Amino acid sequence: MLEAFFRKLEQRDVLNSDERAVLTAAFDPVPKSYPAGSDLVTEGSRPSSSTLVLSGFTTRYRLLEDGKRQITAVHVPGDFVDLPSFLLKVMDHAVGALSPVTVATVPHANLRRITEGYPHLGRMLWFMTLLDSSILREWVVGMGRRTAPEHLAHFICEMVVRLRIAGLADLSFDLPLTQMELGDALGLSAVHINRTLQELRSEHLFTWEGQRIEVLDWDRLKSRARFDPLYLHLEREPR
Amino acid sequence: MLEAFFRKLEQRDVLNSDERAVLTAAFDPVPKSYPAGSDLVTEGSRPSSSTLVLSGFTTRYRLLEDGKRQITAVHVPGDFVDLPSFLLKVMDHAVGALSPVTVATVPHANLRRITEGYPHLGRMLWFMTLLDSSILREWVVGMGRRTAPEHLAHFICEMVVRLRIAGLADLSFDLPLTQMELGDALGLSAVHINRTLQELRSEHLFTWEGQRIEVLDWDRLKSRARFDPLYLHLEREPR
DNA sequence: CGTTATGTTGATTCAGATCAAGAGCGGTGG
DNA sequence: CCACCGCTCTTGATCTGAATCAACATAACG
Repeated sequence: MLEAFFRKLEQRDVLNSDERAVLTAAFDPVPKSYPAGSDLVTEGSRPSSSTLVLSGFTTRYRLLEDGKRQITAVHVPGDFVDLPSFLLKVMDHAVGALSPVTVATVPHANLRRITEGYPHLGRMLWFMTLLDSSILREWVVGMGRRTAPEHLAHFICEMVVRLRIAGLADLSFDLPLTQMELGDALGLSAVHINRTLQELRSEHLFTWEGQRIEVLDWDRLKSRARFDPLYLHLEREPR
Repeated sequence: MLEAFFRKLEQRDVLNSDERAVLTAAFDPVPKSYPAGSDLVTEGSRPSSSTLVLSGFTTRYRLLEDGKRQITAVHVPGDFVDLPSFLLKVMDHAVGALSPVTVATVPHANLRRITEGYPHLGRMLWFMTLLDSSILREWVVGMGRRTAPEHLAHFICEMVVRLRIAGLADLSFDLPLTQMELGDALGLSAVHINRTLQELRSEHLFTWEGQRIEVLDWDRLKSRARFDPLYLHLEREPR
């Protein structure tokens, strides 16, 4: 059930079997499911447990008064969607399902017990939230200082690497994002996403049909995006 | 020495005198100073201690190959500049001094001991990093979906609140950022910052002379920015 | 005091938004 | 089973916010 999560942890640090057992036991035994488009967590709520994605894709987003939306994260299997709520108490953004998803929940009380009895695990959970902010920083760089094609190419590079860690992609993978959602993530209009996508496709960097992406030339895609995976902190995998 | 830091913590949670003592003891006894413009931490380095701002302003930034710069955070007294390096190991960005600064350092080994012996303190440190990412999320929203004047006004609102917590501002305060640096923070050009600043000044929302800002109409500034401080998680202070 | 950073202004260009309309398609209910 | 409705994708035309380029003023500074 937690394979993708363990893969993600083990990409960065050693996890002994005791710790695996403690983590596994901390989760509620029965997974939950949500349909595409539904909200797992709403802005302003005060969750009493945190949620880990087992399958499917979710997104953090904020809605502005004028109806505009900004997506601040896309989560894949193995990612926590709302670990911050363990300490931040009130959700300052919502989390929605981009596809049908199944998730596992951990009561905050159990997380607290982990930080008290298993400091190393506590640090690993802390690490997961730091990784999220590292990714967020890279998004800021993309929004502020990269052109639309670079930014979009960068996003795809990131998804390739993250999905590879989750064991879900090599150079071909499903990405259940509409062009509108992609625009909301990259801070661009859907129309411009459409044209930028065409530009990159015409450079034969990847194909994107339906929800399926196939990377045709990983090296050229990386250099088009000026992608440097340092910020993903894959310590145990040589760059 | 650590007043601003304690104020920041106590804005969100209770800290007993034991914990205060433990924290104080964890820091190296003698503060360091850096001149404006110098780097406290460089990209690619592996710090063995983390740094807390005592006085002055610092910034996280990334330099791109083409010379563009993106600032991803501005830190004020009481903020950690590189707490993530405790767990992320390799710095994926640099930290520079925006003004002359004094800082206190904590060896990572001491932080580790805190997470092992004082889980509540460990969670408070974790909390600090979550607050950083919450702020970062708001920056993403600003860059993606707010207009330049809104974004800039929002930034000023944020600084007012954060400096107030640090005990350094009411509605008048120093902000040692050049227009170029502001541009690098908001993802705009210096020229456009200049014009946007003039626009907001002409609305009599604030004055900005030299490095001194004075907010003239806090309510109108907030509504101009559509500023909602929820993301700053001032749990113990009623909104 | 020259010298270098910073702020200001104007002219021009350009990336990306907005507006509008049609095409494909997938689901739903009569 | 098919007509219809609502998304999503696509395309073209136009507009605009912000970048860029260039010059100069002013302030800070060794």
